[in-house]
Formats: sequence, C-alpha cells, structure tokens
Amino acid sequence: MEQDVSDGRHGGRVITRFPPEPNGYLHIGHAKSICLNFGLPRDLADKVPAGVAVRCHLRFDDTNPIKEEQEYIDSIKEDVRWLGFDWGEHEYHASDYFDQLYEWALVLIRAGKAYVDDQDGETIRLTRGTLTSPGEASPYRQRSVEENLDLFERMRKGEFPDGSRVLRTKIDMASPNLNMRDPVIYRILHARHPRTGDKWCIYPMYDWAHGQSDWIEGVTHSICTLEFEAHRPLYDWFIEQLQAEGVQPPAAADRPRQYEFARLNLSHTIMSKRKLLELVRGGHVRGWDDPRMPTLCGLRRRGYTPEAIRNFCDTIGVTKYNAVTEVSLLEHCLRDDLNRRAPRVMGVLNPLKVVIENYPDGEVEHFDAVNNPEDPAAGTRKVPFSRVLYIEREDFMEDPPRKYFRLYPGNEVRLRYAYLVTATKVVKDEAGHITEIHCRYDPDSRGGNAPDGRKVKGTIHWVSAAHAIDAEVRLYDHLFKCADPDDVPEDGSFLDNLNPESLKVSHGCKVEPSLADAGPGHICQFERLGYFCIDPDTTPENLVVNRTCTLRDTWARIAGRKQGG
RNA sequence: UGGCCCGUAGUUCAAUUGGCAGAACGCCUGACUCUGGAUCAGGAGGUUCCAGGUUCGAGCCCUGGCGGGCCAGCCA
Repeated sequence: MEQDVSDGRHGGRVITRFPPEPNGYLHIGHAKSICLNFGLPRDLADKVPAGVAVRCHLRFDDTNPIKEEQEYIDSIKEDVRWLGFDWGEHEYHASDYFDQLYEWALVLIRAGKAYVDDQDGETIRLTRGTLTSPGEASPYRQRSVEENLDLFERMRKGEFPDGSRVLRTKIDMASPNLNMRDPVIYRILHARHPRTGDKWCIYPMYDWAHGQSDWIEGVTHSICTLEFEAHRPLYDWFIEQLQAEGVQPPAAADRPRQYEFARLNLSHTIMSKRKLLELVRGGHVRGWDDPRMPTLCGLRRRGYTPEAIRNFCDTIGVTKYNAVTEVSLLEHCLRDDLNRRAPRVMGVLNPLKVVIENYPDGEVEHFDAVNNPEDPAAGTRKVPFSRVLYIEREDFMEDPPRKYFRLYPGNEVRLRYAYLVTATKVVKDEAGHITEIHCRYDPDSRGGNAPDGRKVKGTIHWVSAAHAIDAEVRLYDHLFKCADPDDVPEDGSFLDNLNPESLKVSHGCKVEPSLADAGPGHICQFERLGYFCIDPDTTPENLVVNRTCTLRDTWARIAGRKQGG
C-alpha cells in the first residue's frame, strides 16, 4: 500500500499521525497503531530524498471536553515515548484548530452546505431513518444563509443551552451510508476544555475535526481502524467541499487519504476502554497499571519491554481481517526479548530448608555464576554458599514418579554452580509435612563438576539461608479464564469470566543477595522459574517482585498431560 | 431486510499482482545442555468459505451464494 505511494504520490512525502483521544490510558491495541503510524515513516526515512517530509505526528483528538483530561494527555505521551517513538516538534491538538474549523464551518454555511438545526437529539435520531429506509429532512434544512450565520454565531456566543441546536451539513438524507445523512458537525457544550478553557461553548464533532486536522498538518496517510471505513466518504466530502469553495489549508498541502486496518484483538483479555475502566472502578484490578491489565503502563509494570511489544506488533502484521491474536504470541515475543537481556539470578518461591550434613558449620564459599548465557559480556557474579540452604519445594519428592530427575531420597543432583548433593534424610513435623531435607555433598564436585565425569541429570537452584533476601512475589496469570471474555450468555457479564487465580501472592520467598541493589523496574530471570521484575511497591523493608512470565516448561506439560489422562 | 468491508494451516500473516500454496507462533518427535529454559533438527496440520465462469493455467479476475464484521451518538 505505502510502496505505491513512495513512488510518486504526495511528492514522496509520508506524514502519518497517531491520534488518541485523551480520555483513557493507552493499551496494547494502541501499540499496534503507534507502531504502524510511527514505524511506516521511520522505515521509509532512508528511501526518500533529503528534504522530503517523512514523519509521524502525535495529535490529541480533544474535541469532547466532557471526557478528556490532562492526566490522560500526560500518560499518553509517556507511553508513546516509552514504546520508543518520538514525534519531535510535531505535537498537535485538534483544539489548536478550533478557530480554523470554525471559519471553515462558516464557509460551508455561506455555500449553503450547512445549516443550524433546532431539533433536539431525539428528533434528529428519529428522522435519520433506518438502515433500510431513508431519513426525512429537518424542517430547518432550508433556512437562509443569513439566518444560519446569525444562529451559528449566537451558538458560539453561548446564547443557547446545551443540546438546543446543532450545526449540520446538508448532504443526503437518503444516502445508504447513514454518516452522510446530514451529519452534525457542531454541538453546544458549555464545558471547560483542558486547553482552550472557556473560550468555546461549541465543539466540533470527530468527523469535522479529524480530516481537516489531517489536511492542516499535511498528513498524507490517515490510518485508522475499520469502524471508520463508513466515515471515509464523509472525510473526503468535507475536503472536497472546502476545495470547491477555494479553501486551502495554510500549509497548502494536497489532500490526505484515509486507510483502515483491523484493530488488535487479543485472546484472554479485553481492549474496550469502557470495560477496562469498569475493571478499575469495580476494584477487580488495582488500577490502570495493574500488571494484569493490557494497558501499556500495566505491561510496563509487569516487566514487558518496549522491544518485545514492538516485535509483537511487527509479527502480527496489518490487515483488514477482523482477527483475534493468541496471547501466546505476545508471550513468545516477550520471552524472546527477555531471554536475550535478562540477567539470571537464583530465587526460591516456595522454600524448603536443606542442611548439608557434612558441610562445615559457619563456612561460606562464593561461587561464580554466569549472569547471562546469551550474553557473555554480562559477566559473572559471586553467589554465597553455606551449610543451610533453601531449595524449591517442588524440587524434592519423597516418592517421585518415573522420569523425575530432581531431588529424592538417595538421588544425586547438582546445586547449580555449587556442589553435587545426595538426599539422605527427610525431616517432618507431627502433621507429617516435610520441614527439611538433609543431604551430603561431594567435596570434590566444587563448582558443580562431577570429578569422575558421572552424569547428573538434575540441576536445581538454591539460595543460602544466611544470605537470602526475603521477598514478596506476585504471580500473575491471564486476567480472564477463557479466550473470549465477551462470550457470555444473554444476561451474563464479561466479569463472570474473570480468572479468580490471576494473582497469587507468595510471601517469604528467598532470593539471592545480588538483588539487594536492584531498584523498581529491574528485570531478571529467576533460573528455571521465569522472568521477574521489581515492583514499585518495594520498600527498604519489603522487596516486591512481579513474575512477568514463566519459562516454557516441558516438565509441567508432561505432568499436566498425565494428570489430565 | 440497505450500504460498505473481510474469508488462505489451530492462531497471526505471506504468496514476485494470473505461474509448483509458504513462514512464524502453537502442537508433536528427536538431538544437545550445569536452567526439564535457551538452541538445533525433523514431523503432523490445507477442499485457499462454497458453486459456477474466463483462462493453457485461478488463492488472485468475473457472477451468484454462504459465513463474519461495521454503520441508525449532539462519542471518538
């Protein structure tokens, strides 16, 4: 689509825009649009002669002051930057064009192509007709230019209450495209605008503001989602009418074209701003940045990286087919990126005490541990080892099934980077719960190498009890328990599909001391467990860690398969 | 029941614009490994929604169906 354009149209210029309405937080669906709009010109930059404009604007579609807030504007800018995109000087607001839009509305009125309608919203709706029947003309449709000019001026001055009058364009009440049945382009809203304050009490509708904003900015490719397809004839109509009246935008740009693509749908989550808001308001999540939310700030807190999200957006492609992408693809992109960058550490989520019987009490050794096998430049670190350790409770079984090659009585495993140990004794409390394991270590296996070359199947992670840092770990799962949360019976709600186990908090987890210096946002891999990041809730007394995602776990699949029969 | 858009592997997308239907993810098998991770190799998986037509040749063009989406805000 865009290749055709780079060979000729618009003089080679490619100017796109990302046009959020500042009425909520950006989510992964917006990321698709951001990557598309910013990515297109970025990728074309070196294929175009010097001096030819190739860029993406950030434009806030702030035409409805009732729903929009500065808070959202700030968060949107932060999120777009975080994703790795830069709009340079090209930050705009539809509200920047309110004066121009007003002037152009006058042009339409003078040309007899717009009129003030005194009917109320209900009446306008009723007379618009239906999908199969034409609408009826408003009794005010034939007002004189002078009367329209006068009324519109008085609308602007604030002489009329909200909802009493609107400015409509005169197109075709019988059009099969409902958007062409004399759409409203101005409504009266006595509301304070975050940017223009009380200057206006009439505000342009989306259709009137969007295309003309594109035109003013010299946008060449106005890329939006599928539901605006039916608006394209209107988009074109406005510009054609203005051109017919001899209007040119200040920049004298040729007219922009609108293109549509399918918005992102992700399984196991929802993307609707309204429903997201419902989750927040209803206390089903802790806020917009809850790590289970598909919002960009939620994903960021969860430990997602901009690279992972961008790669995901590249992978899913762009079509007009209304598709549902599996979350597993997003998670694959996440792991792919984290695998390359996340430093490895050892952490024990569900600690089980291990005493090395034949290891001297009070002695401490430090072993070299590789920070990232995928990145030699990441170097190594020292990990302390002593007589009393913690291992993962799941890494010991008193009575193991076949093909279980972790610790069990009599079996030898490797404590990663440290020693080979063999379980000798199981200690239990009165209730029969295992409270600790005793092992013997092979002093000749220092560093984890079998002196005689004997094969040791299992390698498990551990943390020295005396040196461990306590941590609270938050384990996340999909927010919804089924692929399509909106798939509910007639009287049901998407809330019925919330996954009750989407958050599990583990207290008393033990992590290696190297994590002491890491601050909020720090990402790492707990070996064999998954990727984790430090949550902003962390205090000097309480380390809080989010599990970003698990590692791919073949054993869990095998075990699950057996259980499931 | 009007108009517009879309139908290719379980999923997301390709197919040099009419020339042997492919990739990635997922799934399965194997190799390797001091992460049961990663990596590597292999495998299964298709009536290209259906039916006609044009053509030497159709996923692609034409006609008609079927299925899905969007549109009746003074939201965007």
